[in-house]
Parts: sequence; C-alpha cells; structure tokens
Amino acid sequence: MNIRALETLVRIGQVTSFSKAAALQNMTLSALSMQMKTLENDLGAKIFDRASRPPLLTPLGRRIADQAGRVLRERDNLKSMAEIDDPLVGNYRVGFIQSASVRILPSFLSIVEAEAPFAQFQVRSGLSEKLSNHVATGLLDAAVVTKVQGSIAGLRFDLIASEDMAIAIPGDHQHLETNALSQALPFIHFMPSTGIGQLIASAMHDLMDRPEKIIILDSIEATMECVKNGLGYTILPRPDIFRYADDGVYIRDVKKPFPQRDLVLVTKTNTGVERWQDRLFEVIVKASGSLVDG
Amino acid sequence: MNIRALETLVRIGQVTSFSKAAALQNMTLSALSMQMKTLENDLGAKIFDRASRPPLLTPLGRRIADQAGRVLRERDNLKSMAEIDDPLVGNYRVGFIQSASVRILPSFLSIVEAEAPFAQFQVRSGLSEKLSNHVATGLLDAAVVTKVQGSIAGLRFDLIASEDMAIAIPGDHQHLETNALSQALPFIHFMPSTGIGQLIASAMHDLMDRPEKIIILDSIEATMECVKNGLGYTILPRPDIFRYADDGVYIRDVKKPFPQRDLVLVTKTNTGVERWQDRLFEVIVKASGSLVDG
DNA sequence: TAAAAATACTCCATAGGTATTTTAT
DNA sequence: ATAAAATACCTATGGAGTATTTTTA
Repeated sequence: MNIRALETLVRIGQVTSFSKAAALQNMTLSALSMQMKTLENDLGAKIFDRASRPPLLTPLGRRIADQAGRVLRERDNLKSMAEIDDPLVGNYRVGFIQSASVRILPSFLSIVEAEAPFAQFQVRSGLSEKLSNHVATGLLDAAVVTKVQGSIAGLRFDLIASEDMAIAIPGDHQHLETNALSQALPFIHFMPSTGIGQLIASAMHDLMDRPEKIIILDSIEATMECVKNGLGYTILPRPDIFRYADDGVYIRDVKKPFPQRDLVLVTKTNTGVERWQDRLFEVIVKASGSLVDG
Repeated sequence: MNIRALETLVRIGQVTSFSKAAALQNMTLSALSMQMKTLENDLGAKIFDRASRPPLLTPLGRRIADQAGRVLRERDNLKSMAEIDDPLVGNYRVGFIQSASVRILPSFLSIVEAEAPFAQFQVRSGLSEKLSNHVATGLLDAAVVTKVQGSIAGLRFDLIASEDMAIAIPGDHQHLETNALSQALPFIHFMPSTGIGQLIASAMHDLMDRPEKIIILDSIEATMECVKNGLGYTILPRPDIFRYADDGVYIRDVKKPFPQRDLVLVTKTNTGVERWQDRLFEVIVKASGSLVDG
C-alpha cells in the first residue's frame, strides 16, 4: 500500500472527480486511475462504484477514505516532528544519581515542561558508575552523576556544579575537634564503592585518624537521619547535608584546598554537532541553580 | 516517505540492530541501510547515531519511531477494515421520509448497532422524490421512501411494507357516511405534491365528492393533531393514523381494492453484486417489522 | 456528442540485490 | 580480528506519462 495512493483517495473524497483530483495532485488522470485500481487490489476492497461516472465512493470506500485521512494525519505529525527547530526534540532517557534526583530532577522537569515542549523524558536513577556505563552503551542518552577519575572513553563530561564537602556532626558533639570525633562517635559512611563514596573516603583519610567504628549506609537521607539522632557523624557534599540537616546538626566546613564533588552531565562524545547535548546541559544547569544551597 | 521504511524503523527500534531487523523484514542489510538513509534525507532529521555500531536511535529518532508506530497502527486499521467480511461495512448515507424516520429509524439504529458494528450511518430526511434523486445522483446510498409511479432509471426498489390507507375521523362525526363527511368537515390534506400526498389525492377522489374545504399541512403529526381536535378528517396510511390516534379518533378502513402505500428501499441498480444492499434491506425490513401496527 | 475514465504501451526512477570496502568493538 | 554497517554497482519492478479507446451522462 502506497501512502501517495491514500493521499489521492482522500483528495477524490473531497472533490468527487478523478480528473479534478488528478489535477490537484499533480498527476495525470491515467496515473490516478491506475493508482486507485492498484489500491483496490492491494486492499481487496471495492472502493469505487465505477458504474457511474465520475466513479462514486462506495460506503466502504468512504470509510476507507476517512481512515486514510487518519493515516495521513499521523504521517503529517511525524513530518512536522522532524521539522521542529528546537534542539530538544525527542524522547530522552536520562539518568540521575540519587541526590540529583532529589535536588535537581523536580525543577528540571518543571523547566523542560515549559521550555522544551517537544521533548519527552524517561528518567532512571542509579549509581554514577552504572549510569555512566549506560550512557556509554547507549542505554541512556545522558546522566547526571558524580564525576569519577577513570573516565570512560567516548564520554563527554560537562560540569554542572562543584560542591564543597562538609562534616555533619550531632549538635551535642560540636565542641569536639575533628580528630577527637573519630574516637567519640562512629563514622557513618555513604557507600565507599560509589563515586561520592570515594570522595568521602579520601576526605576522611585526609582529615582525621581512622575512626574506631564505621557504619556503611547506601542512602544519603538515612545517613543524615542517623546523624540527626546522634548515632554518628559523616562527611557529605555540603548541599546534601544542608538538605536534610535540622537544628540538632552542626555543619563544619572543611579547609579550602580539598577535593570537591563535581556534579557532571555525561553524554556520548560525537563527531557531529549534537545541539541537544548543549541545550540539555543548559537546562540542567538552570535546574541546579534553582536548588537550595547552604 | 515510504511506509515500508517506517515499518523498518519501528523494527529497528525493537531489535536495536540493523542486521537483525533486516532479517526480520526479509530484506538485505544493504537495502535496509539505504532505506534508512533515504528516510533520514526525506525527513531531514538525524534518526541514527552512526558513531556507534550498531547505530543507535537518537532521542529524536526514538520519538520518530514511536510516531511511525502510530502511522502503522492506523494503516493496519485501514487494512483490517477492508478485510471485514460483513457486507455492512462502511459509512452509509441513508435517507428516511418523515414517517419512516419516526416509525422505522429508531429500531433500525438499535438493530444496526448490534448487528452491523462496522457500519456508520448518516441519516437525512426529506420528501420521497428528493431522497430518490439523491440516491440517483449518489448523494445518498439508500433511502426509505414512498414508492412513486414514474420510477427513475438506474434505481432499484425493494418493498419494505405495503400499508393500507384509512380515514381518520373525529369521534363526534363517526356516524357520518364518508361522502357526507366531506360536506360536514374540512379535509386535512398532507402535502399533495409528495408521494404519499398523491396517494391521498387519488383515494380522496375515489371515495368521496370533493370536500367543501381543504386544509393542506406538511406534517403528519400536525394533521393528526387537527383530527384529534375535531378540526377536520383525513386520509393517511393506517400505521401513521394509528401512531398518533387517541380515543377521540375513529378509524375507518377503506374497502379492499384500493391503492396501498408502498414503503420501499431505494438504492442504485448495480451490475456487480452489492451485498450491502441486500443486507441493508434485510435490516430495514426487520426494523419495520418491530414497529407497532394497527 | 462531449467529457471523463479506462486501457495500452513505453520509459525511467528507484528500491532492492550482490559484491566489496569500511569501521567499531 | 570479526561482525556489522556503508558503499558501489547493477538489475528489475512498478509508477507515471502519452496516446488511444471506451463509456455514460
């Protein structure tokens, strides 16, 4: 079945004349006649009553012509979709690490709703390494992750924000020196295997003796909840601490020359110009800018 | 834009591999590759990221593939519509004369809803002659009308029902002979120009002297309303009288050898076998059978 | 009889196949 | 190194045009 034949059929339905339709479709009457004959054969249906001249649509033909109109409308939608000039057109699969999904995703979604009406987003969350790999293998188009050292080939990283690390201490222990803390309280350690976990481990190593007791958790919110309940202290990016802290938590900034947590947008490096990558980055930076920061 | 290319695109979206898709679509990888290249050119859109192998759908390409699926679904609907075996498939434009639209149409519509799920009906009402002409010119597919003598060439008439004529008389004049009636009361005459009007005129001529006073109305219901109010008497098909009569109306049947009103289904005569005509007739007869008859 | 559709015949564009080269993993 | 995609090249099909015949209004 040829899509041009459907266009012709719809036109005939409008003008009820083969010759007029032929003129409007920029083809000869002969070609049009053959086209309709072929269409009838393809469908195995009698579309025209050729006993009268001009041929009349049969009831079935009329219905088929209506349906052909629907096919053409969907085809037109497809065409116009391809013609949209906005770089953010399409169906995007984007990963967000846990903290980004809490802090950036909501404002991101509200921004794209307004600014990228032709983009759909499928979001999935996970750890930085997994998400980065998914971008590399094409399972995701982009991901917001913590930048890790051993960068995978073929990936592009755009810096969204550099965040200072800080120490979160239960209020009743705020008088203790950092080093003394490690003797007095357990250290709540967010998963050392993750990107941010490695940053925490290195910070911990630089700042204090190895704590007597280390509790490993896989959730930032749970980590902070423990600190709030005086069960231990922790090191996390300042914005994450700030997000969950209450009056009972004392936040101690760490001295300047210290590794920061880099939140990056990962995409594939491409030879061609991928305008959507730049635009997506723009929008994510905007979304991250509107988040509450300490 | 070729519809086969859209099928291929959707398939690629499913299997994420050109070569697997090619096998499934029964074409060579080469052909498939060219087809996708052509599609991208047609649309002016980058559907694939060819930097990786197998080529990955771009976000836009993924969206376009979704939309292509919609196009194909509508195409499939069209195909399956053409394959339905029921003779009553399609979009039918049917005319009903006034009395048929009141007496037959409702049960007709409820019957087709159950028995002809693939048929749509557009109904219009009018006078027998006009409706018949519309069938002849193809403006209507069929019409339920009163059969008139001078039958137009190219039209087929199927008898739905033969209805006796009767005289409707106000109760307080039921003792009068038919001939005497024409002196005592005005004759309420349904439009003499119509098919049924001609039957009435001829019946009136056969049965009685010309009435002193004739009132012409264009509505059967209004005619009967006048009789009910004692304003005059009338001749109409028995079922029409019966429909609107109440206790105050006396119905006098006319003697046997008398022209009847033939309710017919008008369609175009066709060389080919038009199964829908027979089926439509069947359904209309069924609908007319379920109407209340005196 | 005149206008419109169908048919006969021809040509060319293009879609698809085979063989080969290129490329990403 | 190998599997997969792209390219080069060729062929065949079918879609569209011209000229002619048929048809019905």
